[in-house]
Amino acid sequence: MPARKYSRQREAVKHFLMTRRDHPTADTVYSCLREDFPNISLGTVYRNLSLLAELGEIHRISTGSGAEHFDGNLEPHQHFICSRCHTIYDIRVDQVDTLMDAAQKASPGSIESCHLNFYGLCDQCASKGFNEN
Amino acid sequence: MPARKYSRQREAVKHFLMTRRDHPTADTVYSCLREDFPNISLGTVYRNLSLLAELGEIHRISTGSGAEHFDGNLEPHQHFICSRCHTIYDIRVDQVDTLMDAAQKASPGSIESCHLNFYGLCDQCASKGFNEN
DNA sequence: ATATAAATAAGAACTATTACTGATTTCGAC
DNA sequence: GTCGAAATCAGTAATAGTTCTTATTTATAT
Repeated sequence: MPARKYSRQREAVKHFLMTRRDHPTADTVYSCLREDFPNISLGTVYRNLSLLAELGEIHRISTGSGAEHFDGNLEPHQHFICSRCHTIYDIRVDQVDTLMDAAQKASPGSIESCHLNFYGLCDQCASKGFNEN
Repeated sequence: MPARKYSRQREAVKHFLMTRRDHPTADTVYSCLREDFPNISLGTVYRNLSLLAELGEIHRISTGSGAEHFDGNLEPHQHFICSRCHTIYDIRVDQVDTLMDAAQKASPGSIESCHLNFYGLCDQCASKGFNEN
């Protein structure tokens, strides 16, 4: 892997994600950073998001609909994703370590990490009278 | 929701997924079905995959890299995804019901389902001497 | 057998992401 | 400080995956 060099753009991407409690997409990161870096390019944002995710300095969240989301919160936590409005909420369940130990026994490889997403209707959507589907 | 009409293409998509133990992408489904349906269209495959997934007759697997995968196996199970070769393996951990109960308490909505993906190096890739990254 | 609503094939359009190119920045050695 | 190599950048072109549109076909009710 190539030697890593400081870049203020990468720093900004990371800093931006760490100050957010929502879970922005690459495009949101791009639009917001443009205010401080009027000519940062979308490619730069994507490259650094992938890089940071590989280094484990941020997390990538695949919701199963549309674009990827990113998360600068490294505290162990999980996500609840509303099937109607697609908002991502943080939730915390405690048994994940035990879970990974159990999974390791049944696994065809060495487990390094685990992504745990819960799906359902969020209270907001439920109160608007939406049903599942 | 619209009244549903029988279609042999949809039947074929579903049947195909039920006979596979791997986790094909839309494109794989398309290529394979073309042997029996020389002019089925890719749009039809996508539409029916989404439809079947919404109806809960198949599952959609988001790996976080590239295309979505689909799974006709409705038995409760989880997935191990190799970070190097991206192969998806089935694994089975038992505590998932307890997990969902626990998550429900911390959740901003009603949890209907949960996707649990484990990531790491599969044995094949590990034996080829690859390290993480 | 006919009507009609739903599903299809084919391909254009669109969105999210990656790859390429030549210019700029970082950073260690002098 | 300045030189040079390597990393990074902005800008843009290209690609992958998916959805949409239109004319046509098919399934089902009458």
